[in-house]
Amino acid sequence: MNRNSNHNSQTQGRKEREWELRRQEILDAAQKIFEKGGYFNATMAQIASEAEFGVGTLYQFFPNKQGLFAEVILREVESFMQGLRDLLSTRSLWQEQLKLFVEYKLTWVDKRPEFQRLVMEIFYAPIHDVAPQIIDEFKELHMENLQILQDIFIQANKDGYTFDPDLMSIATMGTLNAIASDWYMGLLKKAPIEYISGVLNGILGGKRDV
Amino acid sequence: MNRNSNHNSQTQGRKEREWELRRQEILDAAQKIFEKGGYFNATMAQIASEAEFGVGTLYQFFPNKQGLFAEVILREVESFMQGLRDLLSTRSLWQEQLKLFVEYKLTWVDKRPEFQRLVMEIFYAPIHDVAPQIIDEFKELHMENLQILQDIFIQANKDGYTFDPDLMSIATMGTLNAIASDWYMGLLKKAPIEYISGVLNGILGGKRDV
Amino acid sequence: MNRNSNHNSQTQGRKEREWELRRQEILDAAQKIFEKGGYFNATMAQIASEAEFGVGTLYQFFPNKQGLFAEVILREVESFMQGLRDLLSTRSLWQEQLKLFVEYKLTWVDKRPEFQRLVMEIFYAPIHDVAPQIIDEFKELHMENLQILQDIFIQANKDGYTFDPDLMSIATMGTLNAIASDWYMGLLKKAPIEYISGVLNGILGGKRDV
Amino acid sequence: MNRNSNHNSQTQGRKEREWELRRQEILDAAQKIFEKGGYFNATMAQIASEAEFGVGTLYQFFPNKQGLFAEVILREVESFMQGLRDLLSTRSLWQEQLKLFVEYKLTWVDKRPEFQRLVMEIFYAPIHDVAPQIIDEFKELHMENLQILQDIFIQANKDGYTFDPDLMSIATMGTLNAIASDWYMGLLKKAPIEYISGVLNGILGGKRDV
DNA sequence: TATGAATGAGCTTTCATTCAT
DNA sequence: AATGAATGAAAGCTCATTCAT
Repeated sequence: MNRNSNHNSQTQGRKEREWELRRQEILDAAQKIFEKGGYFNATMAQIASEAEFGVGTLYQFFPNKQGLFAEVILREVESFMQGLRDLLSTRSLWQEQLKLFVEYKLTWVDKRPEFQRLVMEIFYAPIHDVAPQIIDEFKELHMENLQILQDIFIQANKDGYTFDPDLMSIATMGTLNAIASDWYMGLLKKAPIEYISGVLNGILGGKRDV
Repeated sequence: MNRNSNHNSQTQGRKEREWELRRQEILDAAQKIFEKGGYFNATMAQIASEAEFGVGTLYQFFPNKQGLFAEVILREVESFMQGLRDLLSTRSLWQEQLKLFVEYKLTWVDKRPEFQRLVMEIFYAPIHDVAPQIIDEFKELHMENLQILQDIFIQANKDGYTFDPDLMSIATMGTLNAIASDWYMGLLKKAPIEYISGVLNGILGGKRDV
Repeated sequence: MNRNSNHNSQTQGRKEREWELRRQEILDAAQKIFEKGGYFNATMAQIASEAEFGVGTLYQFFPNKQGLFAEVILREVESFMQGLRDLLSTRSLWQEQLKLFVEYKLTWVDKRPEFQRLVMEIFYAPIHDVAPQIIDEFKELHMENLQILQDIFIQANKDGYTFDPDLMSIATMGTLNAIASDWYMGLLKKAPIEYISGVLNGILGGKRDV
Repeated sequence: MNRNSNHNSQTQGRKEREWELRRQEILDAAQKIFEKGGYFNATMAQIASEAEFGVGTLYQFFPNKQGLFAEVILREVESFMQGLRDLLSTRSLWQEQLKLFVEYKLTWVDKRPEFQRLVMEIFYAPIHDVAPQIIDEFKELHMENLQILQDIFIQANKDGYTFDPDLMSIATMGTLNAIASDWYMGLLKKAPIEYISGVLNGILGGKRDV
């Protein structure tokens, strides 16, 4: 799950568990600070203070500020993705999967409005230039989202729909992200979750090839 | 209207024209640097060097780094909006307007792939906090986009379509922005302009209420 | 009179007179700005703007900021001294001269409360280090003050007083300057001119050697 | 009372004592640099170099240049005042107190000739504008001086003298400060301490109302 | 002669990172 | 292992001075 935890939790000793605990405390603190003002306005001292550790301690767990930021982002994105994977694996009908996908994403946006901002920060240069592995990993996860949607639309076409899976996956993600952005900007008339049925209708309404 | 529109050389002296020229040179240089590494990684020294001016000169034309950034963003966004307004005013049928809108946006994305990143940078906290007038002005322009699309979908409904104009304006913008983002990230299979007909079909296909 | 004016005003042409006029305008403007915030907070641009000249023009009349400041100070101090000399030359009795001295100084303080501050600024380092000629000239004028007072007290001793001229000249100047400082600081209960008789009484009262 | 008086090493840990030590080292270095060229010519880099610390370290102990300057001034002034208070509290006769006051001030001037300049710098505009608490605190201490002298002269009047306490306090301070200034400027024939008896004679000589 | 646009050295201040304890 | 004092490079911005017009 976590890239730095031992895979076999049976063999973890107290030491390892405490270490992982402190690591997560730091990540929690860092996420809070990063969400407040973005990467550049966060300082290691603020994060250390929030985490109730010394500044030096942060560097025992993470190589530098960028590495800490990367872990925060990826932990959140992976948490989102894992929840999505778990959810979709419970259903096999594409209609149900599409509904769950839209519900899950918009519920997440509702609960974690800063998430969108945090994710958008990835496209910034310093992370671009100096920590390309983050952007790569993020791209992969973004593509996983698109692939899930494409598979759904491919299934739909087997039921007589005529979606362009490539375009529709982009359009669906784009629509959901636009709802998130506009919500974050305060431009939305309704809460994100109230758009669920509208989005589904918009996708499915009258699209069947008969 | 447009703050850069005093191009009436009839009433401008040589001084004014040269002043405006230098101002645009600085804005060009700043845009280049800002696009490369984002607001925070850009330094005034880099911009000055790129513009082939001394650092002090930048401060003769702009009050500070933020002000310069704001002008860069707004110049670009307003240029986009003005082109859009001019274009749409030539047609009155909603179908034609929608087609022009999608074409215009995707053509722009094709020509200026950095534009999306530049615009996304606005949502960052520091600019948020310290220069709220930028974010306000940007919001207004974003809402103008949405309003144009809503008007188009309202017209469409008079022709028997059953669009939800609110949702469809968000979805259309979101889809176009997603194409822009994915293009910028290198995740797109085709160039943005190749998605034009797909997007239009996706919106219009089978949506008529009959 | 003015160190930069031709001595023979008969031979001054229009050019010379206009030049001197502009010079004084700049000095007036500079004095106003220097008095407002001191030497370091004044900028050449402010002074130029106040004088309604271009910045470059300032450098046609004065070598640099320090030189301009020096001229401002010395013009004021010399004006003070010249007025004092003229005034004292009208009387020969030491009692009258002492009275005039005290009156003159305190009236000046009343009219030009910033004068004290301006003069104190001389002791600052930049002028100290880089323009020692100013401090020297100022010292000379300060010593002229002390000498005038010493002469008065020497005369007084011939009338039976037992002043220590050296100490009394310092004490008298110090008292008058203290009134000026405290007035400038807003710590004085009465206006400077209301201290005139008190100061004279304090010096003369019961001092006669009988 | 005195902000630097936490010298009770009983209750202080090693950390606290070392912290206070470094703080004083920085203040010493800053005082040296400020005395040399005044507030504006001093740079934080010079002070850091003199203190043998990095520049950043200065900002761990003081909020900014102005704060550092304020502490330097107030440390010195309060040290002067505390010594004065302690000294005067040992005697109750006004004659003795006046003698001690004059001696103390002139001895201080002798030992710390830069002190006067440092104090005069307070009256400068920038410090005036931006750090008004310094000027306020300084005014209070100056007024404490004047009050001490006024009390002395009020006592004297009970013994038959006819001093104007208000004026005499100003005159006495002014005289002592004038000795300090002239000494600093190199205009004095004798060392400050050699003026002690002269000043006392000047004040008391023949002043009794009989 | 008068100008003011252009300059760039130099300032204060911040903060990620290190390392002695 | 945990600390946080110390660091110093690097940033934004100012302004006295110059010089082409």
